[in-house]
Amino acid sequence: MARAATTTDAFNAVAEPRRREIVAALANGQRSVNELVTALGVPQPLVSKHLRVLREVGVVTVREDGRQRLYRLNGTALKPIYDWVKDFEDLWSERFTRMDVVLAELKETEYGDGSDDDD
Amino acid sequence: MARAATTTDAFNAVAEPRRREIVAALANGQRSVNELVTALGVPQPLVSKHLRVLREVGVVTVREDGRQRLYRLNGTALKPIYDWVKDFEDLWSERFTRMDVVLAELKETEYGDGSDDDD
DNA sequence: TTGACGTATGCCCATATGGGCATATGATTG
DNA sequence: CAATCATATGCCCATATGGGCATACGTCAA
Repeated sequence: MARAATTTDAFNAVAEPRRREIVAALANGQRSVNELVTALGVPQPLVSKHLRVLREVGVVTVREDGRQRLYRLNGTALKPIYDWVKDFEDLWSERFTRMDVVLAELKETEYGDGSDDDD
Repeated sequence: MARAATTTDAFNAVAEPRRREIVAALANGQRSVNELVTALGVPQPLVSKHLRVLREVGVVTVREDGRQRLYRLNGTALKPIYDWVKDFEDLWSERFTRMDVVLAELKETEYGDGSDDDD
């Protein structure tokens, strides 16, 4: 097997920096492809391709408007990412600068992994 | 150019489901490679390879302990992901079920994109 | 109808992936 | 020292990527 397709899920789609830029650019409201091209300073075909990926994973939606295509952000599709990473929030929260280590050690012990444990 | 290396940043590293599992498994405290192998039910070499990627992007750290390698989660490395996705939290917040559309439309107008705008 | 505009596709390439497998390396025990 | 355990690497392959480029397609204006 090779690497999972970028269109597999939001995680993969958004791993690409340029696509994150597009998402950010759409945060202020819908934009046409050309507006995105200008905003990102990237060749139009490339923008279209990135938009296709984002579309396929549901991160953006399109609306046809004459010869334009207006892309809009569908934030909901990003929620799985948020939900996943949110669970680790404590790990960088300031209140846990030292406390977390202690707690982690405790949990480990409770968890009962054979390897004995100190730090 | 091809796809960015998985070791480019946390975004890419964590795009792989198996690596997300590893991260989750480490949330309860450090684990040896073998413990992870058992927990994930994946061949050891594969686990080691995934750990390497996570290590290279700083998501995990290792501590040598005899012939074992104890891996520990370094949550801080995940913060960039959290920070990025957090900005879109409003988009799926319940309070914005309809309100967001309205606001988005407004912002768009203020923003002054030429394309005229309705829904 | 013809031409210009706005987007999407197709084709090409170099690249690195995830997984399978065998094996190297290092530490420990007998 | 030899055997065993715990991990890491190496090699192989099929796959799809992001980008460059040309061009097809649909819409609108003369």
